[in-house]
Amino acid sequence: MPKAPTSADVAREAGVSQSTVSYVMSGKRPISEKTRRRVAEAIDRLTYEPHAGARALAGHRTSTIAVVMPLRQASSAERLMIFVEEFTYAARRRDHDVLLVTADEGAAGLRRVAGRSLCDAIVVMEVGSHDARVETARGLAVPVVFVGIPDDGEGLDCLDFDFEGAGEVIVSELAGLGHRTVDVIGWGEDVHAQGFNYIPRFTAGAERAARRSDVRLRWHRASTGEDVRRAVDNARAASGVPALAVVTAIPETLHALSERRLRPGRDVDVVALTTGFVSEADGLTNVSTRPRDVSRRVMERVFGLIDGDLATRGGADLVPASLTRGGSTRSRPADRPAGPADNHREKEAS
Amino acid sequence: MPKAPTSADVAREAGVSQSTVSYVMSGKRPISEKTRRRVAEAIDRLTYEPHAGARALAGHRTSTIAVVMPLRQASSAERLMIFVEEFTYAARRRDHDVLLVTADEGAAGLRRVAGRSLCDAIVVMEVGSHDARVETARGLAVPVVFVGIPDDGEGLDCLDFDFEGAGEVIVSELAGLGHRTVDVIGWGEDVHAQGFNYIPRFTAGAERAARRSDVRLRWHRASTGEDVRRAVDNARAASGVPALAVVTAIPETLHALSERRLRPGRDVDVVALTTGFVSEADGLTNVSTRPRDVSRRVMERVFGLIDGDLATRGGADLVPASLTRGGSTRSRPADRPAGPADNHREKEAS
DNA sequence: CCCGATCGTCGATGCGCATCGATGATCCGG
DNA sequence: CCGGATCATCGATGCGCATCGACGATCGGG
Repeated sequence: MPKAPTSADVAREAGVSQSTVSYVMSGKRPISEKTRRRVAEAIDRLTYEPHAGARALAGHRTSTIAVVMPLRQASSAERLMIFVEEFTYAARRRDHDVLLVTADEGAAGLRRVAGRSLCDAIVVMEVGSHDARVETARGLAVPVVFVGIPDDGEGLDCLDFDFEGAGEVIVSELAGLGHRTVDVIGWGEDVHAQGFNYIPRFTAGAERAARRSDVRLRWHRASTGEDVRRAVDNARAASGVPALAVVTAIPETLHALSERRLRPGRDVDVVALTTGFVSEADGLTNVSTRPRDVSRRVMERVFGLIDGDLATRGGADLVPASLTRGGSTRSRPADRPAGPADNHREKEAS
Repeated sequence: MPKAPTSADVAREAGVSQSTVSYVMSGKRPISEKTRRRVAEAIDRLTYEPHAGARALAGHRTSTIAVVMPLRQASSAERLMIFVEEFTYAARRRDHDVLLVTADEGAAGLRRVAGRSLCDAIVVMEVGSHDARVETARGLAVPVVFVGIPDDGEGLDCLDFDFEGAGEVIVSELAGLGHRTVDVIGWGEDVHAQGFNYIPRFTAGAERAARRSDVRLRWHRASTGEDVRRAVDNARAASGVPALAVVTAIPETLHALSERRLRPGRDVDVVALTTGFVSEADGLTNVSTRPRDVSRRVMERVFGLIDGDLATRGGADLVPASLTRGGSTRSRPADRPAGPADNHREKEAS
């Protein structure tokens, strides 16, 4: 195992001083073309890579973004993977890396990675409505971006999909189809127990739309396939075509409907809240939570803060909810009395 | 934003020298109980955390494990999350962190994180049968553990679930139920295209068992629900009770069977290769790929290498495949002519 | 009661890099 | 043809920590 070359080795190889090598790499001082080339060649020849620790020590930046993730109790593994993926790629585009931190380190985890100078910024996913990490973040030396809108997040950098708008759009759509009762297949008790902030936000939006449209909502908390089946049976008990707002367990719900010979878009109206994977492909009428858009904007915010763009700092930011019509709802009586399925038209949240 | 305290600050606060603080933290030299307490209190009072970069620079260790993950084309997001979860917890238990690296950086990614001294070890997931990273790993200054068994991995640290054994066990089980033809719902073309090493290994095991038991295998590469349906129809075309080895798309397969009113364990025998999530709960007869066991052993290996346990180094290591009988296969004629369902008995791979 | 052996602590040094001030070289306008 | 400005480069310094050698204090055996 040969010792890794240092910038001093490169300097010797190129016949310049170590500081010149440093300036070639950072571009923070003008360097003649000739010197630049010589240094670049030396770097190649030695396959030099700068020592990250030394860089962090001398340069006061780590080129690392810490991401705090709820690994044990993910509401959706696929959704989480999309976030991780987008975060990592965005980081790499700026020559940064991603450090993984588990949510169960809690506030102490934030203090640790910040205190040890392990990162230049922290992203906290799945923040709760009342979250100890919010307060901790205020006192940290590195910027923190929250995915989610905590109740006491005044002045913090928060960013999320507009779950409240999604609740409104979904219920409004079903109301517009003439339904007076909507059954919501909602997050299970286990997810509720986590206190995720998006649940009350979605609920508030849905309830507001329900009041406005004089619709009754029936909430079902579904964790297992059994829960889903029960909820579906419950929805079917009422007379007429049932209306389902499916917020979780989409495959299970479709399965339950299929078992009962209920065809979405004919015998039942289904609008889903999707993570951007499953159901758009299946042509469901749905509102996507747009994980890619959210994560992209999170990283824009992160690098804005790192770069010190003061314009970037503070406040909550929402990615708007929009509905995509698919085959799981009947044509809207008002819109087009007897037209073909009008896929993929979008309707923004109010 | 107050400047972060350094070990020198702690030393001053405690009335000792900086080096004493360092020895208190590392325990590498005897320290009197009195001094230790004074220093510990000073650390608390200042909420001191050591600077990771400085530590890496002076101590030649980073307390970081790099994990290379195939984010874009995960065969299963859930399976991947389990690995990430186990890796992270194992790392934290040893006061290490996890750095995420995307697989599409390829061999260059390994060189980067090793060259920059970003980590003490690298874990590479989903290694291919012929993988450029294998050769690269040999020249690296940090140990690399591969999850998967590449063809040219001689002497490298490889570790994986025994997919070959799984292929054998699954086919043998179905053969033992009297089947002469087995339909395999296998990984889709997209997964094949990645060249993952586990596919040929599983295939080899299945084929060997098929030859031994004089069974004919029909392979179906299923990416979409449509592919699955076609495969199921194909399996049904033959006379008698069909036999299905389901290696991917388990929910889709179950759905397709349900649509066709084929009840697993009665009208069709189903044995699944599961990722440890879905199907055990559903009581399928299955072989689990044991992601938790695999990742645990990976991290044992990683820290063995970091600690310099020479006993740990080199060679491939397989987590054995075992079958768990569930309700998706009929009782075995030879075993018990007319007994109750014999759940949860295990059968090891040969 | 003295001497060698721990034991506990300190000061000095260097890890590899970024950055600052300084210096020599080159340029241009008057 | 000279002086100030610009350009390219160098040397020195310090970031915060781990580690090594040194040294005073304390202890036990003779």
